Amino acid sequence: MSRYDPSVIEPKWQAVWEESETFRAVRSDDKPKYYVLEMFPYPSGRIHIGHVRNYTMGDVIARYKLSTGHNVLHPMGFDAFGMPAENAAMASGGHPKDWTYSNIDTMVSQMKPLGFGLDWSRMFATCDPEYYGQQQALFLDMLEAGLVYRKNAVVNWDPVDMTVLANEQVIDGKGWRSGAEVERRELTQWFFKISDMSEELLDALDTLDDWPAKVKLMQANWIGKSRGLQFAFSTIDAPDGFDRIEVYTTRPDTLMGASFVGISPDHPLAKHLEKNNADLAAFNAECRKGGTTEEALEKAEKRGFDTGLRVRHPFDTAWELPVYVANFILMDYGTGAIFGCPAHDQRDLDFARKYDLPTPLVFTDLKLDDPEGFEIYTGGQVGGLPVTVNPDTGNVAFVPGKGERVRYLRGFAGDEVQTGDVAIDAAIEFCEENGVGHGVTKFRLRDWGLSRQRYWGCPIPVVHCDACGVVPEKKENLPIALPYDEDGKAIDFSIPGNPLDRHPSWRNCVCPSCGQPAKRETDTMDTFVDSSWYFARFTAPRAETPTDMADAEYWMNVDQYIGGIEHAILHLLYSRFFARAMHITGHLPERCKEPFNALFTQGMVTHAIYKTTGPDGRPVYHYPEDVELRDGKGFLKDGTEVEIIPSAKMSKSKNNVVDPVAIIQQYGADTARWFVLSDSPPERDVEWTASGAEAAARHLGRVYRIAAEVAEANEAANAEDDALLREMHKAIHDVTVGVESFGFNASIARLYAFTNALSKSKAGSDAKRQAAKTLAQLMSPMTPHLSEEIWALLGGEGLVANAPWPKADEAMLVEDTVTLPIQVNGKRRDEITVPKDMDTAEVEKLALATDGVKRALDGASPKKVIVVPGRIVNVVA
RNA sequence: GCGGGCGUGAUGGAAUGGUAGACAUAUCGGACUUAAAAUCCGAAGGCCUUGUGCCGUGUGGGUUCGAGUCCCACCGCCCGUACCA
Repeated sequence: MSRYDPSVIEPKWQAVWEESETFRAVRSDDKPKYYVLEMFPYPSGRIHIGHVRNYTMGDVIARYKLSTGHNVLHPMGFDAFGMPAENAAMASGGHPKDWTYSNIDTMVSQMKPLGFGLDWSRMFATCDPEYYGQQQALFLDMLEAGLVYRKNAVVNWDPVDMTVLANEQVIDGKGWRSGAEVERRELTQWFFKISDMSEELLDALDTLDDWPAKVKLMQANWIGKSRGLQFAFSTIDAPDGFDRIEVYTTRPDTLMGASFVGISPDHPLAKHLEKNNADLAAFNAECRKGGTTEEALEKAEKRGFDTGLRVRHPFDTAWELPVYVANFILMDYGTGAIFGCPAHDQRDLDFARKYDLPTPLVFTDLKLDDPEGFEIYTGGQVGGLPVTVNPDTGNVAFVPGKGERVRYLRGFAGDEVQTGDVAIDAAIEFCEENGVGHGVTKFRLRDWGLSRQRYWGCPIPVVHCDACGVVPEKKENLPIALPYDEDGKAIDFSIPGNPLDRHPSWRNCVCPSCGQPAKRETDTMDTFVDSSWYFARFTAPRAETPTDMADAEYWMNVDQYIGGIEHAILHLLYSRFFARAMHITGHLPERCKEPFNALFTQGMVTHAIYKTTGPDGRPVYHYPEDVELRDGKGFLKDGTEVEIIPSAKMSKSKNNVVDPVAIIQQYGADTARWFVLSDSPPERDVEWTASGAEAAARHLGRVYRIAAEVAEANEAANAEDDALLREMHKAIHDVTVGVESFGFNASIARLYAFTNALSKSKAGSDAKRQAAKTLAQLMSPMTPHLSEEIWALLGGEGLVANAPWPKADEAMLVEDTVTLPIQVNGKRRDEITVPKDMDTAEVEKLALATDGVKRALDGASPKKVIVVPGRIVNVVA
């Protein structure tokens, strides 16, 4: 009997699949189509175990759908532009293009042995000029359709390296290479008008029935629809042109709790005032230091600068409020100005405490029955309102949910006790009636800035002409390709900044409009653009236009999209925007506006990070294989102890990536595939541990051995056959349910149980062969090579990959009797085995007669008996 | 800071509100073997007063005949936070 040897059978079956073009996707009307797509990888250099997990999940779906009679499209490509290629060139010479394509070659050669059922003929990388040229065409169409525009936006600026930094390159507010304190600087940038579609992108979430609720919720919160009041404070003795300060608030019901007005350091008024106020100029400059991330801004210490200006409260002209410049107010949100209500906003309260501002109360907790007598009102009056909050919790603002009922001490309309929601509506109505402002719906979603001041990206195909201004490039001149060298001399990537800017000749071009000499745009596109339409390109990857409508019509939508939860917001939202933009520009049918019918977000494979601090004070990350673990502590070979950061996302820059190639070489692809699917539920993060792969390999060897024995067995049919076949049908049912619901770990657990049943069964050879063939089929999406081998061994017809998926016989699934646990007061005391459809009253009688129940009741009579048919009996004593 | 999620034996995890720990890993015992590996069989949440006992799903409350599951609060960890991909 031959031994299970994956190194022989895996290449053999891969060759057969390739030869017979099993996974080639060809349009055909005689079968329903199915498009399954996993988020394509960045070519970081080597595949890691997270890739194996992600693509194996997609492959299980693809192979399952193939065997259920679908015409399957399952493509693969590379998201190939981005910073790591430039960083590699900066660190060790070479060229981003060479680095990227060499990585792609390596990763393809690592992926092919895994036996994925992919249509490799459709492969592309986003850095192929054939791809990004079409992206440039798409950009021009979007520009023409009014979906693209230019405006100023802030970037991280490294004042030493004189370059723009990505957020990732800003560490604790300092440039990663120079160590200089980063500044926020304004630059003219290209933008997609995604905010125009806020309402639609929000509303359409309701149609995405097969998306995880959490992703839809995250997107909804990100888009952030809010209804509020926009109004203006009139200023007192302000400079010309600043007689009003426009403010937007989502809590107009707290307007009577206003304590100060805050404006952004980038607000026009702040910029005007700083001209004649050196202290304010210094304060504003200080505020502009540090990174641009929302997190950095929110966590920064809240600081303000009293401009000395005052404004009048709209409802009490005698009530004056000071105007502060405050570092936590962003020009990008709302109007760049707020009013502070410290009593009911924690951030405002912190600010008010710091600058000794009053905290007027607007409403109180209903739990305070006697507000008049409570000492919280002992702080005096401002604008006719009590001032201090509860001294016991004087530094905690009272911030109830909008749906919570509170007692308004002075609202604008209606009942004194009402919910925030009702009060907000009433406040807006009242303000509108009194001419103080108007209700406005705003979205948090900002336009998508796509400009990047970097080399390794898709060039933005426009030209700057002295005479004509900004002019779109002509489509016949596409692709505008990246220059590989500087007119024969290697591009120097060791200098920070954008090589396109200092290239001797690439920028020079003629104006597409007037024909005079002009300069190319040197900004390249955000790599999110590349990944926002690749799924559509896969339907016709060699088309001379971004898409081919007939192919898009046939293959779109993506029926099942699979990828990491880390993409829940940006990538998926941008793709939804692009699908709409592609419809508007005639590149996708209208029904593709939501391009992903079903989404599955798989968990990440995490691994500890091992960190030490280098001589320059910067972190140094060590590979897992360089670290020895003893008693929960990690040591390098030279004995240095390393800091262990547990369970972090695998990231090349943190050196905590696990390479699956060794596992594949040692145990084979099927073991790796089986292993990454077993145990952990697909949606959950899994901490990688090296042990376990061997056990998976042992199991596959066992399956092969059992199948080989069955193939040679020769025993007559007997009474055991029925039990084995019942097990088989249950396995078919459970494994199918598992595969269809992304319960791959559950399917695998069921396959273990079925294998054990087959192994122990004394059934006849025919029944066993049928069971073993079914086992091979049920395993085939996960372990396709082993399954083909067993299928052939047992005389299966054709390839198991093409064999129709087995169907469970309903009649074989039902048992005649059922064992019911009997509880007394929720604790299990006994059990009874009864016919499955026994009458409830009969079950109750039997349950009460059991020893366990009698003992527990101790002669007392039960108060109540609950019988859940087929499930449980609970006796309430 | 804000938004979202997760938390169950030594370990990965299972469980439409209905017997908590399926299935597996590691461990221990047995068979086979000169021996080991492989293989096969079996044990196994904790506690003690060993009763058909009590306690057990991050912590504390609540709803329910019944809670790992639903609700509230808290703790810890993870993801995202618009220039990492």
